[in-house]
Amino acid sequence: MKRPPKVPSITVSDVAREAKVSKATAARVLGGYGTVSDTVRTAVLEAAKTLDYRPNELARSMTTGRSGSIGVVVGDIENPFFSLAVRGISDVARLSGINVILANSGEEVEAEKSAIRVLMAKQVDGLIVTPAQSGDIAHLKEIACPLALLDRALPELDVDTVTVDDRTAALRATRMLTQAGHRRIAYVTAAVLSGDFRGAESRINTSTVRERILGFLEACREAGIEGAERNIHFGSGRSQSAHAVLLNLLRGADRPTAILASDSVVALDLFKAIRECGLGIPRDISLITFHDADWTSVTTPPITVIDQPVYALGKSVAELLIRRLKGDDRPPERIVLPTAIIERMSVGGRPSQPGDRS
Amino acid sequence: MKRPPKVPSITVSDVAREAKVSKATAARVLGGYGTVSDTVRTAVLEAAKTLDYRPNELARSMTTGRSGSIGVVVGDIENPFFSLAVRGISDVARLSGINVILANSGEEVEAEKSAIRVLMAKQVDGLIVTPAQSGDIAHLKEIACPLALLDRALPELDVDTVTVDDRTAALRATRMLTQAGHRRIAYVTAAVLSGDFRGAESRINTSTVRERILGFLEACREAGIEGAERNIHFGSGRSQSAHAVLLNLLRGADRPTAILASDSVVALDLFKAIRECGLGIPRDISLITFHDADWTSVTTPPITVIDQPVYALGKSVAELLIRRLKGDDRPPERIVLPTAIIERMSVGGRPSQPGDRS
DNA sequence: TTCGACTTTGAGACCGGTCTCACGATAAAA
DNA sequence: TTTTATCGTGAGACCGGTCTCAAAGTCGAA
Repeated sequence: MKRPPKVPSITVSDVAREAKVSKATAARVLGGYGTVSDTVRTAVLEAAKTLDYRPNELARSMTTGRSGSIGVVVGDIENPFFSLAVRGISDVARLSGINVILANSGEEVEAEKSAIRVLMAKQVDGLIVTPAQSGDIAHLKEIACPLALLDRALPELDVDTVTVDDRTAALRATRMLTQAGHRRIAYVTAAVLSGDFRGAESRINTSTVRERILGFLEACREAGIEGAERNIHFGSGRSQSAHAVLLNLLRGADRPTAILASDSVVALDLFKAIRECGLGIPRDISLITFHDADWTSVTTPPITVIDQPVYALGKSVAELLIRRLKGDDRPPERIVLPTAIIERMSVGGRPSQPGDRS
Repeated sequence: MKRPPKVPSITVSDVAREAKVSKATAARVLGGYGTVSDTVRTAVLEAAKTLDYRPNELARSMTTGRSGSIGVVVGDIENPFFSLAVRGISDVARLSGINVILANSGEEVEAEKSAIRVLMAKQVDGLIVTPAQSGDIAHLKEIACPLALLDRALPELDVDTVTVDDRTAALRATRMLTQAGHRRIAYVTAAVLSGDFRGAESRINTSTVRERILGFLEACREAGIEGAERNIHFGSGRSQSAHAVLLNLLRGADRPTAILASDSVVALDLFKAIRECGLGIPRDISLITFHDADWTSVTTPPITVIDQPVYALGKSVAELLIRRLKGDDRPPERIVLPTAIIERMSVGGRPSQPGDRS
């Protein structure tokens, strides 16, 4: 690396010289601290203008220790859920004059770790993270700056957290399906779980995933459905193999008659897969998904969804975090936002099937 | 502002003391420059590990002048077009160890200006911008670091630019509509234009918008359609009033029989408006939109789209910019990526109408 | 007129790194 | 063995701000 061309930028000293005052005084005016007489102030301001002075935030941050930016690590900005949440965050941040450094983890812990390391090195004042995996959270515990969790709580991590009422949402949605007569209901999520499930709720310590599963299972139990655990499908992320798995699920002899999808990306994939299999919604399969993504209302049939207050989710974490940055030292808050089900046309009664023994 | 609690972090000096070498030597090891003997190196590394030393990127940036991050200013992250492009950018950036500071302009010049100012102050090494308005670009000319333009070219700004072949795309799409027999074709865009249009192509100097309109008009001219300029509708952004305008357009006596939408957000809005008016696609109205958003393939009917290589768009600008950061000083490049039309089911023949004089 | 209190200013240390320069030691060349 | 080159290291300046401290100046009250 050769010495950078480094356009010598205008510094406080330059302005000071131009205004014929000391560096300290110029800095006081430019930095907006301390007391300065009006005459000097205008002189400095004048000089700054003619020289086109622009403060170097980096240098400022160095001494103050505050960088004026927060880091946000999300799973996948492409997922409309996250883009909307991020907008909520950045809207709030802008109001406080804070800016947002965005990092994508791609839902991979290693990428998440690395992103956090980089952001910390950049001296972000605070961090908002959507933890990719719940098992591996040592790196989150080590974080030295204020941390807030978005959408996914971690019981072991006592920090500000904003989630939605996942359990109730899943419970209600599943109940809607059981009440329509469905017995073979699948829950499909992009989350990954190492190893087999088999009632290992305890091993899932990402709240979002666990709570939803708990709600799902509770509704199944209510309806007297046994072995519902077997119908929970992990790892349906954005990949071809995941799509193949879905097709497989739909083509099996004992395919589900109703599906609850964990997010709109998975749901869209499911929607396409259902079509590919020549199945009809809700004739052959009923579908409910988390997240009222824009497309869900324009399909035929439109999809019944669990409407999460996504923008508010982002807005709230950002507010919580920023409050914390301002010195608030109340104990961490865990905000749970309510959800609502928007009924559309994708839920029907249980279709009669070859497998039926009526 | 009281003195920040400022957890005294471990610095090179601390490590140096622990390893019993000079600060300069410790810095050489930790910073990975200069020459150090192996014995000393391991000793320093050891010390760094026991002390859990973490470099302060800010301080590093201060002296090197390089911050290792680039700023990205987009119109609206919520628009899937931009989220995808941003992913392209950040994927490339990560490979180079550069991180991305994201800012939303909300398509407003003032917000854009302010975002750029902040990012510059943060000493970003480079900037990728999707200029919100073409009229007001003085702030872009003043940018002191490498700048690259995404999706929208500005003729007056001779910098690296990556766009798509908007004119041909619009031409082909419009031609598809004229060849289906349509004569009243509207072009609906979220872009805003101050004042009236009336053949003022020259006043539009955002390439994307201008080129598309030029393509649109050319196709109309080919088909002998006169006064096509009157069917260009600006300002259909994400707002209620915009939706009302659309409804108005669709309910007018001489409503268009075919529409070309400038992006998927506008198109979705149009799709909903068309439904609200009780009109059918393609029976009453044909629709083509820019951007192959995921939902366009699952509607009934699925929408014919102009498929833009959005991820590649982001990837390319990022590559161009990073190359420039590495010292490349070739003249600015203007890359134009090709588009393709994906024909689906939203284009039909011209419906017979009361207004017809056959 | 003198003194204390307050305001305004300048000098210079400091933040945590990078980097230049000079010096002593060791190795290679004469 | 002496000279020259090379290597490893330490001292300290520097980046562009902030901030402490003390000196100088201003003012009203005693």
